[in-house]
Amino acid sequence: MTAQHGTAPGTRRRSEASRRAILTAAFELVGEVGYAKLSIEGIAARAGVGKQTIYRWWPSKGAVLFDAFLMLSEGTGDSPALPDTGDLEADLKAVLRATVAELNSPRYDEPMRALSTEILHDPALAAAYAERLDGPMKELKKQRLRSAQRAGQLSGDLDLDVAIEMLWGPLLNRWLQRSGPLTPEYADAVVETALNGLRPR
Amino acid sequence: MTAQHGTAPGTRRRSEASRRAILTAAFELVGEVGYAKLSIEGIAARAGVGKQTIYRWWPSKGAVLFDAFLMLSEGTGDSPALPDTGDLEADLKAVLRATVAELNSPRYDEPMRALSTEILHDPALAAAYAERLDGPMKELKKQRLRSAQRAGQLSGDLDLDVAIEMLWGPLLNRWLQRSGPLTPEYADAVVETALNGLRPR
DNA sequence: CTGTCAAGACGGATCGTCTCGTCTCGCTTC
DNA sequence: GAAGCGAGACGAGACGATCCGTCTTGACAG
Repeated sequence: MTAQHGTAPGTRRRSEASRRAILTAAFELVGEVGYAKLSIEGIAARAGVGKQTIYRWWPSKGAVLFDAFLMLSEGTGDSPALPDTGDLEADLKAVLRATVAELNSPRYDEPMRALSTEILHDPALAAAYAERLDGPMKELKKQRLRSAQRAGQLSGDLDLDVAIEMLWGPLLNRWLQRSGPLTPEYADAVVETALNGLRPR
Repeated sequence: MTAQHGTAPGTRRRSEASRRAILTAAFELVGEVGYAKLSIEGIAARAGVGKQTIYRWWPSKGAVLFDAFLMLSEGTGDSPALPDTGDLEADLKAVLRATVAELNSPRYDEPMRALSTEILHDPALAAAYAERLDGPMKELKKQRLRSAQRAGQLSGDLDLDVAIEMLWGPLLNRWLQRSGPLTPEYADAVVETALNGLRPR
């Protein structure tokens, strides 16, 4: 699992209980003490586990955090598709507002900031993130945009990757840098501006 | 200086030589050993300075890094305004391509990632960044966009903050997450897509 | 004489490695 | 299929190293 981490030795005898305890402990701890004070020793203690059990299965603190998110996202069963009511603007606003709500949620704020930090400094982890966590979600977004494209609501020669990053990039950035209030109204403004473009119509 | 850091005690006797040595050492060191291995002890040793001299004037590693950037940006004399040839699309492409080049530059990559990390976890530092480093640059961008607005090249009721984040957000995000190649062509695509909007015209 | 400086000692925290003795699993043997 | 065996993961924690942030020293400058 975890792309390249977490399954090195003979996996047969691995304790699933310890694995889960470590991942939950990591997620909870980072939310409580913050990224700076998150230590492997702390995770091991909280999980009731020897340090070696962590070092045996994960190459870095970031990899543990990553797997913790992976476990969570598998728990919530990966919503099969984005809403498609035919009203692209309304659907996009709903989804971006949900993103805003998640980014603002105290439960996820610190853990996501911690994971972002690790991704920021570890290209291998960034690749794993792109493949396992961001990738599937991005595919859902593309599906919705393709559907809109078929309905003639989006420009036919649109690069969907660019479109997605133009919609979500501003939110992510405002969250990361705290460069302004991250509100549902902001999400709406981004959707409207992106759809209509900066030029007068 | 530095908004709230760096000038606490009686500033009169402060050694400018030590200050500069510390900031240059910090910037160079983080580029060499990476953010994870950047230590105050290392900075002090490289700068030929006592640790206390750092702890006396800066509250955190992030504040040192921030001041290092501040020193650099003051060195390059804050370009007075963005190009304004009348061709908005060309001007924006030129500026975004310059941003791409800077983000891709090996000299700045690690230091900027380190500063981003500190900003990510320190709201006070984020505020200082917004005020002292990002703010002035953002004002220049707004000036250029206002000029275009007057020329009727941009929608009159445009929220310029949203516009700016829609242009730069995708670049920043792709750099942070390494979610794709950060090329001049990508910058061009962002500009074109943002100006025209996602809808067919 | 007061405050900054370079240098570095200090206790505490965490790192990553290692060594224990225990426990669990899967295979063999009867 | 029950009993025994061996490999490997397990919890626990000792270990030297590094870095933290504070504190002390003596030199020096205003």
